Amino acid sequence: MHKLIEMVKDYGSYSRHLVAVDCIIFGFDGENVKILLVKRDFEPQKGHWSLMGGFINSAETSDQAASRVLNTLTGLENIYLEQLKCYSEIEREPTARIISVSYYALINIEKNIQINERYNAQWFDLQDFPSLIFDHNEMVADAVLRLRRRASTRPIGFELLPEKFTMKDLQNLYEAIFNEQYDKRNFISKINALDILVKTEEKDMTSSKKGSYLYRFDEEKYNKKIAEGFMFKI
Amino acid sequence: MHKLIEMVKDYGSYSRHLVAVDCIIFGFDGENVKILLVKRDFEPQKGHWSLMGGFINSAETSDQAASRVLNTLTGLENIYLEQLKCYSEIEREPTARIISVSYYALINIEKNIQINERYNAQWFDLQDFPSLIFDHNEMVADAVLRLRRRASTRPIGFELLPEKFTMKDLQNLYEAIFNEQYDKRNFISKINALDILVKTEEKDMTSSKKGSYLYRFDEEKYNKKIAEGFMFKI
DNA sequence: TCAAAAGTGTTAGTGTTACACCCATGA
DNA sequence: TCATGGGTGTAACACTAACACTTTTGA
Repeated sequence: MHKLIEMVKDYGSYSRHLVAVDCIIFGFDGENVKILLVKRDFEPQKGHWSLMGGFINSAETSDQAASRVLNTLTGLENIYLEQLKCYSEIEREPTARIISVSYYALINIEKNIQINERYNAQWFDLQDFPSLIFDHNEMVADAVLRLRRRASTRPIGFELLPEKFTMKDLQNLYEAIFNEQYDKRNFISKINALDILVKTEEKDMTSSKKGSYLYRFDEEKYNKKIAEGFMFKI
Repeated sequence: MHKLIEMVKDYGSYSRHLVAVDCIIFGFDGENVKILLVKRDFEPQKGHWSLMGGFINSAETSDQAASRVLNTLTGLENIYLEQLKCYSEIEREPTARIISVSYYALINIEKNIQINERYNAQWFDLQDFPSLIFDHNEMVADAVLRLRRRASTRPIGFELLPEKFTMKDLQNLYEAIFNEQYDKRNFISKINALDILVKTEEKDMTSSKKGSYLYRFDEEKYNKKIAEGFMFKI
């Protein structure tokens, strides 16, 4: 471990900073992309909506801090989390100089998550959510861009959809992410060309009288594709 | 400005961290992509090669710190700098817990730069440079991936080439970045299709007897394209 | 029998790749 | 005159985008 004496000797003259993580938590309800926000019950900006965040402590990496923060809020483990960006404007928070590293998470909203009530969390539609504190709006905007980029290079659905889903669900997801409409014939043939889905025998009978087949991801094929370096363009 | 009393009161119980920036400095000499490295003259790892870095102080953002570090080394201002990633493994440096934000810079190697001799800096070929200290090798690998991504979505040449250049120079640059060979007819027609270059009347006579026309970027057209959201795929 | 969503192919156009010869010039 | 790098076009192919009708079944 680090030797304190040495640390002070070598680095004592440099500034030390509070470093936080903030999580942009995306979900999908089958129709719309959602974002999970918390209502602050402490100052500053008590009562305003914000991203869920927390400070990095000395025994954890930023990835670990983000996992911890996400777990504290949702109880979930092993969630898809990706580091986005470091925000370091000096006065980005009014009460102290806090450097923040943002992370975005993708969670399947249908897993019945036990959201910790202590944080007054709420899912909002990505098209319509309240204005956030500090630079959190900017963080969300950056995260949406990243989500779109990710969604156009790999099938994000793994994380955001339930295990079995219809083609319509998948199309809805992509339409929600990109806020665009696609032709279903073209969409389906593109997806089929990827050859990473398996059609099950089961049908979802809730959406229509005819019923629509359920698919699932073939994780093995998908990983093979990734290893070969494929790119998924919608 | 921040009020110290409040800071201590609100945030005193959280860890504070040394936060550094490390710069991956890319250049292009007309043939190969280069990287600028410094030889450490202090412990730990004195005598080993590393990225140029420095600590973020309390009066500057990480962007500003990266600019300052780059300026200290090269004397250059207003260089293309892009934040890459935050590295926060607890023992990434052996003597202290230091969180580091990496930046990559693109500089035109032909501007006769006054490299500060104090740092024993040296340009290395990106295909063949010494092993670096700590996690700097990983930082470089990540930066190369980012450079490739950037180069495939916008014409990076603005930053890495001199004001006037030949088609061959531009092709060499892309071949160096992607470590691949392209067909010159296809390359040229793709570039021309972008409609962001202006052919000057001048020829570069150093490369052949016939001479080859010099081009320059049409910054106005380029910015218009960017605004319209174009993507440049090589 | 009808309403509502599922499922299914073809065509035109666009972009991509592969490929080989003549040109201008200085030595 | 010849050796060197500069400059140019076309044809096959792959991918993308636009487009409409039939099927199934519960109400």
